[in-house]
Order: sequence, then C-alpha cells, then structure tokens
Amino acid sequence: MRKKVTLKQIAKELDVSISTVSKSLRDSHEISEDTRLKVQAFAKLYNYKPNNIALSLKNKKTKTIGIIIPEIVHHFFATVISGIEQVANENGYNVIVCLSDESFDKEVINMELLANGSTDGFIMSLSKETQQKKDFHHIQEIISQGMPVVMFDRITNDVFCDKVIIDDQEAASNAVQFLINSGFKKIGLITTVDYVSVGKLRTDGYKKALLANNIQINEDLIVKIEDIDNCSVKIENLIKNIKCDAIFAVNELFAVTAIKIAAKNNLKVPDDISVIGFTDGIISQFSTPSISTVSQNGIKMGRKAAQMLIDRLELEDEEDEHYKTEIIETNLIIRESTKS
Amino acid sequence: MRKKVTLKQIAKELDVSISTVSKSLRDSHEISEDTRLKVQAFAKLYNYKPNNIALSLKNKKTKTIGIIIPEIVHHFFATVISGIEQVANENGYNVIVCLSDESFDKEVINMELLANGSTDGFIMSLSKETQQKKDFHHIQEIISQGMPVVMFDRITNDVFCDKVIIDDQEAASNAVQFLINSGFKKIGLITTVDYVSVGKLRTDGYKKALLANNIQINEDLIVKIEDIDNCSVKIENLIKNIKCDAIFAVNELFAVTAIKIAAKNNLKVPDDISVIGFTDGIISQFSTPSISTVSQNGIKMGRKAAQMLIDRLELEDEEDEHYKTEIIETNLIIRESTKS
DNA sequence: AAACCTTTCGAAAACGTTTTCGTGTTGAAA
DNA sequence: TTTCAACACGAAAACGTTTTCGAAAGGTTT
Repeated sequence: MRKKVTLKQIAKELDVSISTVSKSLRDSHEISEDTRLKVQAFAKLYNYKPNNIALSLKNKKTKTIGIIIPEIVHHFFATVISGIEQVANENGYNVIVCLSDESFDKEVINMELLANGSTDGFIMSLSKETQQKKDFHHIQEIISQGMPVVMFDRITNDVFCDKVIIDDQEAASNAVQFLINSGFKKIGLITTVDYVSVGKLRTDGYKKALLANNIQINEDLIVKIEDIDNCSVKIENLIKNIKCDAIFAVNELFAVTAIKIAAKNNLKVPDDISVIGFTDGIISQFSTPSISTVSQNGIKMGRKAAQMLIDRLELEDEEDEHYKTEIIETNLIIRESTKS
Repeated sequence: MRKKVTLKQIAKELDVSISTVSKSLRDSHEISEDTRLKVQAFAKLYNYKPNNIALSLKNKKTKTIGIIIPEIVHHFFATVISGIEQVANENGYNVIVCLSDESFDKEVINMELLANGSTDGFIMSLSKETQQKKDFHHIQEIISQGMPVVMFDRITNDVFCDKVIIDDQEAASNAVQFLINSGFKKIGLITTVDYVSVGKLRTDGYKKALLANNIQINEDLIVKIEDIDNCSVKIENLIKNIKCDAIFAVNELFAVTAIKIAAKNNLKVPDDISVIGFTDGIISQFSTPSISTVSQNGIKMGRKAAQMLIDRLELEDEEDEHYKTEIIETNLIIRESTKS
C-alpha cells in the first residue's frame, strides 16, 4: 500500500525545508533552478498531489457546492443536477448532494451539517414540508453567515437570495390557451395542493387563461391531488362524470395517469379527450400516445443556478446584496396527446 | 453578517485556553463543572459548531463517499444514488457525486481529484469508454493507496474490490425462458455492443436460454445497437422482415422503441408480438402498454454498496483483502407487453 | 514539614498546506 | 576592507480542531 506522499516527507527525503518544497512545486523564483527541478522530479516520481482538505482549511474555500433537493429519482431534478454538475466541473467545483425527502427536518439538518465548512454555497429546491410550514430560518441563518444560496423551481419570496425559475403561471396559461384555441370549452385541471408553490402558480395560470377568454371557472373541473397513490377516483370522476373534453395536468405523472384512466374508460386520447402535461420528461416522450407538454429545461436551469452561485463566490468582494431572479423560458411541445 | 465562531474566539472571550474550551464542549472530566457550564452556555449562545474541514484534517477522515457514475439523468442510476444516500445519511456520511459522461478521461480526472483527501472511499459504475479501453489503472492506483472502492452494475473482473451486481445472465435467461414457455419460437434480441459488460452478459443469458431449449441461435434475430438515435432501421428490419414473434430487449429504452416501431408497422403489442425489457423504470411502468421487464432494485443495490463501503471504512483494522461480490436478486415483472 | 494525590487548567504538537519574513552566503561596488 | 544588494533557503505563523503531557495549586497523609 503506497500511502499518499506529503510535502513533509518530500522535504525530509530531499533534506530541504517544507517551504522549499512547496515553493519549488509552485515554480517560485525564490528557489534555484537546481533544487526546483530536483524537487519537481521527486514529486512527480512519487505522484505528489496536494491534499484538498489542507488546502480548504488554509484557503477557507472548499470548491464544493451543496445541492439540497427533495428527491433524486425524478427526471426534472436529475436534469437540474446534471446542469449544475456541468458548470461546476467547468469551474473546478465539486457537488455534494443531499436529499430532503420532502422533509423539513432533513432539509434543516443537512444544510446545517454542510454549512459548517463543507461547502462554499448552496443550490436548493424547497421540500414540500418546508413550503407548507413556511419556516425558512435555517436558510436565512446560512445566508446571514455570508454563505450564498441559489434557489430554483420550488422557491419562496420570503428569503432574499438569487433564484432561477420558470414563469410557471405564464407557461400554464399558454398551455391552456392552446387548448382553448383548439376549440375546447370544458378544460379540466389536475393539480397539486396549494402549498406547493409551482402547483399553485400553474393553477393560477390555468384560471388566468380561462378568464382571459371569458370562460367561467368551474371548480368541478379542478382536481387537487395530495397523494398520487390514490388519486384515481377523483380523476375518473373528472373524466367520466364531469366529462371534460381536455385536461391540463401540472406534471407528467398526473398527465399519464389521466391518459391511463381515460383508456380504462374507453376514451381515446386525443380523439375523445386532449391532454397537456408539464415537464418534458421520459414519460411524456415515451408513453403512447406521447404527451404534449410544457417543457422546462432542467439542464439550463441547473447551469444558470450554478453560474449564479459561482459568480457570487468568485466575486466575493463585499456582498452585492443585489439579488437576481432569472427566468428560464419554457415552450409548449405538441405531441400526440392533443388534437387541434 | 454573523461569521461562524471558533474555539479560539470563545477562548479569548472567556479568557481561558483553547484546550479548555474544546474539553468543556466534549464534556471532559478534566474541567470543573463551573467552567464547563460557562463555556457550554457561551457556545450555545453563539451557536458554535465545529468546523468540518478542520475535523477532517485532524482525523484524516472526511465522512464523505464519492460516487462516480456515467450519468444521472437515468432512472436506474438515480435510484442507486438514492439508496446510497439513505445508508450514508443513516451513518453520518455525505455523498459527493461526479459524472463521467461515459468518458474515460472524466472518470480518471474526477477520481484523482476526489482521492486527494476529499473522500474516504468510492462507489462507482464504469463508463462505457473505460469498459471499452479496459484501462483500470486509475482505480488500481486508488485502491493501492488504501482507499476502498465498491463497484456496482458495470463492473470489471480485472480489479479486485467489493462489488454489487445482479446476475445479468441468469436474469436474462429467465426472461427468455418465460417467452419460450409462452410458446414463442422466433425470439429477437435487442442488445448493446459487446464491450458494455451488462449488455454482453444479458446477451449470453439470451443464448443460454435458447440453447437449453434446443433452439438454434439465429444471428439474424440479434440486433446490436451502438447509438440509440439511429437504431430504427435495424429494429424495423427485425420486426418487419425477420418477423420475430417476441423480443427481449436489454434495457427499457430499447423495449419501448421496439414497441413504437411495431405500432408504426401496424403490429400490436402484445397481440402480434410480445416484448420484455430490462430495468423497471418509469418508462416500463407508464408507457402504454406497460412493459414486462426484469426488475433490478436500484435502491437495494445502492444501499448494499454503501453498506459494504462503510463497513470497510469503519473496520479499518488492517485490510481484510477479502473482497466480496454481492448479488442482488431480480425478478420478472409481467405487465401488458407480453401475452402467455 | 516532607511526600504525595487530585483537581484543574494550559502549552504544544499534530493534521498538510501556503506565505511572510528573516537570515546567511556570495559577489561586487565603494 | 567595508558595505550592500541579490540570491537561496528556512523558521514560523496561520487555518480550526483534538489530545497528550506537564504543571500549579490545594489538600491529605506520614
């Protein structure tokens, strides 16, 4: 077992001081070419690499970004991580991922753990529980310690920091407008409970589009899902009894579930009922029929968030306090689940 | 901005030594109850938390696991990470994720970077390029430095370390056997190029099942896909011209693609052709028809891998050198894409 | 009063770096 | 011969911990 070699060992071996070794390896002009080359050769031979931890301690920088997200087995979040990782990598940063599992406590614990020196900053999306409790003191605390935080997708306006989002309301409104333009009148909505920020915004967008076209909002057409596992009754009711002619779902899971339930009731998509989802994930692309959807570019969101965080980290010369909210554009992808 | 407080600051403020503060906070009996309580109260007031980096340097342990995988926007890998994170969390470890993007160079660079003190060990799945080059010196190097490595799924037998896999050959064989039992004779195979270890093993399983039933292997029935983006010609040929009556695909993307192409050619699944995939991901569950598949439990794999790594880390009393290969059981999930 | 324990604390080393400052040696200028 | 600059290198501090060891102060036993 060849343990990693340190400056001290090289110094001892070559009978010079630690400082000389360090300077030699950093090509300092203070050191004669003679010793410089000798040290460098020796270091190369023994494959010397500086210890990251020691460097972090010295520089008070870890070159590490903490990511806190609700879950990772989720296409959208995975793409965001992917985008973050790209930019992080390009800038010599590593990412350390923590999952909150939608739990407030885990979110707090993980953040506090990482905040004690493990990361230089955070990129995060709020857990459902946090959004419900509206308790953000852990995030405030970390920001007040001078550690930058960038929030994406599931954000809150109660915390001042950089944010990157899509215009959920506008995007939803556009999708519903598309359905209206296609001649549909009875447009159902499958959405989440209100405390999920993006669900609320997309619901607002749905309503906005209807109102803009002088269509009365019918609460019977709005289904709010708390738990995906037993939602079929409500959706079946919407499709079979309320008999909507189109559905806007605030995520792709709701969309595909609606399609399945429609099929079970001998209704064909899109012939008998049109469906538009949200988020362009695997499901939308590969299910049959493929699903028309609002595409939110996770890679781009991740890249943007990472860039904002790194910019703030590298700037560092006195807090800008000038926080920005970047909006990533979305677009409506029309596939087989809608007819016009 | 309230910067984090250190032992030194507390010591100065309370006019005692750093050692006294440290010992007080760790409830040492060396310190009188008086000072002990005083220090603890002060520390609590200022929300003192030890600096992780300093601890890591002192203890020569980071309590961090490095994960190196080819990609993260991939249901299986995401579930594995999820499993790893669970066990890591339970044991006070963090995970730092690096993506190789299927590139050998990125895999090497990332590992070497993390190996310089950032992590205590690695959990990894090989990139395609690495499997193709069969160059594992970077992994050998790290192991020889005494840093434990656990490989999962895409492994190699050329490196001695702990591994966790499924029995790809057996699982594939079982799936094909199921098709044979259902009365199919012309069973097509959609697989990867041979250097992808799991693809090769699943191909072997396919052949094994056929031979066990005295069915001649017909190379025309075997389609090897290099690039998913232009595979349709080959698959269409298999379905339309070779006219197989069932298909075994080595991943779910191939399976769903086959189903789509079948539909395009007016062949119904499962009425005209049966399909079994591999990996129980989102696609298999939610596409129409839902896809019968070999389920490999990613969560379980991740948990097992993490447990093996942590066990080795906490043991530490002289290298065991007794490496184990754990096999996670699979099972065949029968859904709508097969008829019996 | 000498010898010895306990209690309570601090100094210092260690982890592996980088960097500032000081110092000894050389050669050249005065 | 003295003075001074340039050169080449080392000592030490700093980052924030934990831990070993030593030591002072006080009390108890002979």
